[in-house]
Amino acid sequence: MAWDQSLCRQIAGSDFDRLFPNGIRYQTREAGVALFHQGQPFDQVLIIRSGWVLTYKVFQDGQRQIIRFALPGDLIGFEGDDTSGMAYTAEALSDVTLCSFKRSLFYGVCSSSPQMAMNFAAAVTREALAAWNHVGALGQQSAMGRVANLLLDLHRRAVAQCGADGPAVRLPINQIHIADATGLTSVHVCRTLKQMKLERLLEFGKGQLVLLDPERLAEIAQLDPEVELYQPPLAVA
Amino acid sequence: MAWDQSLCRQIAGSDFDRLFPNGIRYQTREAGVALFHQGQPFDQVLIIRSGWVLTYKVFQDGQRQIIRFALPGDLIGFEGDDTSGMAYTAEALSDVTLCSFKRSLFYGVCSSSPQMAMNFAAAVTREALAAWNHVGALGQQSAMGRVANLLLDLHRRAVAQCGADGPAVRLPINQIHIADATGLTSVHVCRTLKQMKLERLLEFGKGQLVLLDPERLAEIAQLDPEVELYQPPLAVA
DNA sequence: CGCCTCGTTGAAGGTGGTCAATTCGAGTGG
DNA sequence: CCACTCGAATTGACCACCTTCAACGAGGCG
Repeated sequence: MAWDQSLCRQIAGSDFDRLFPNGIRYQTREAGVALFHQGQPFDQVLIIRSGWVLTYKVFQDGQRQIIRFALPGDLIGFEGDDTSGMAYTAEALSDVTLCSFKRSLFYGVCSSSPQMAMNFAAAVTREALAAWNHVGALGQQSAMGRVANLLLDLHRRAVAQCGADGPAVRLPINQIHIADATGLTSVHVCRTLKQMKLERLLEFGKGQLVLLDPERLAEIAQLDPEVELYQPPLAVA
Repeated sequence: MAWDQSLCRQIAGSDFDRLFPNGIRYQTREAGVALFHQGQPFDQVLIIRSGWVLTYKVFQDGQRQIIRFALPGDLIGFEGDDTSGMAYTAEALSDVTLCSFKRSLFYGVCSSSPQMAMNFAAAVTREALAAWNHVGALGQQSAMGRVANLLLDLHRRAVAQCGADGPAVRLPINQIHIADATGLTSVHVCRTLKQMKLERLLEFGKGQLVLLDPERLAEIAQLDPEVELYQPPLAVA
């Protein structure tokens, strides 16, 4: 199942041209470009087809909190209402290609296609689950636990996307991203990573992550073996 | 729009008896009873009709993180898959009445009724939004900011539910709940509340919350005036 | 080369945690 | 009515994790 033109054609059938009068537009954005800004209205829903997107909240004191690293198959901007401001900023972390819908159109299509609507609900459910895990890590875990949580999650998702090319995985992030996602300072992230490297848990540098001891990392992250954390996103054909 | 029997009848029309062969069951649970447990499978979706429900994760070290205070109209347990364990525990915070569906049934109904599906998606979207705000507060804010965030949110939702009977609002929670939700210790929550009372920001005791200076509280919570935070839950008739 | 961002390290300070003792209030039973 | 109990609230002393501030090194790029 995929969030792409062929799926939409399949679902919509002969109604496709009525439902998508302008077809489905694909866009590309360069790394570092903002897709929309916190506090400003935005009337589209974005589906990531390739690349990584970052969402974060900015606070008055200039601090930012990274909410989510979004990968292909993930939905962005589904929660607005076209008039009030978005709750966060979204920014391309790498070069990305996106599939964009006017939100009203997207909702309309979902309302007339239960299959689309359930696809949508499933995507939002994944977001909620991920956010709850994030809340748990930020609320109850030490610096090392938070970093372990984040890197295990990113590793899992990156491997699911690209497959593992050996033990090393490429992540387009630096220590500052880790700091802003875990609620730590980059200084302390540096010290924590150094400690984790000393304990032969992982290596991280130059956008490369190697998990040396995934089992102990999972312990440190206090992952619950009973709970299946990972819900794969819909494939993007 | 309501998540109740009359809505379901309305949506399902003459298919109601086919879609809900057992009708829709209402249940009541006493305060303190667990609705389901972290790590154990659970095959139902619950809609709260009255009362408060608490969801939280428990970690190996015994700490717990409160994920969500759920009020009437909120959905619980929508994210499982019937076989793997739930990601958190849900517990009645007060006496509650619930509307319960088998998850497979609920999904089936949504899949055959776009209106139900969009209702569902909207409910999950509210959960995700709330979780993102929670992430922001836990990641970037001081103890006072976290407490202000939580209490402003609970105040808003409680008033929306019950209306304000004067400046005081009844919340069925104590300082330990605040601590577990904000990632602080109850000792420090006590100190923080004392400080906030000294600064004439609010009063909290015996399940009563009074906001003395909502504007300054909103500043402390670093709420973004551009962003409309609150999305009302669906009414429960 | 010069500039910039990111990473690294050290020293000092503060926010919040830990531990412990006391008080308070509600409930319970004598 | 009064002890007794138990959980929650409160307070103090001490401590640790993480922050802040500052400096410096490494690498990329004009």
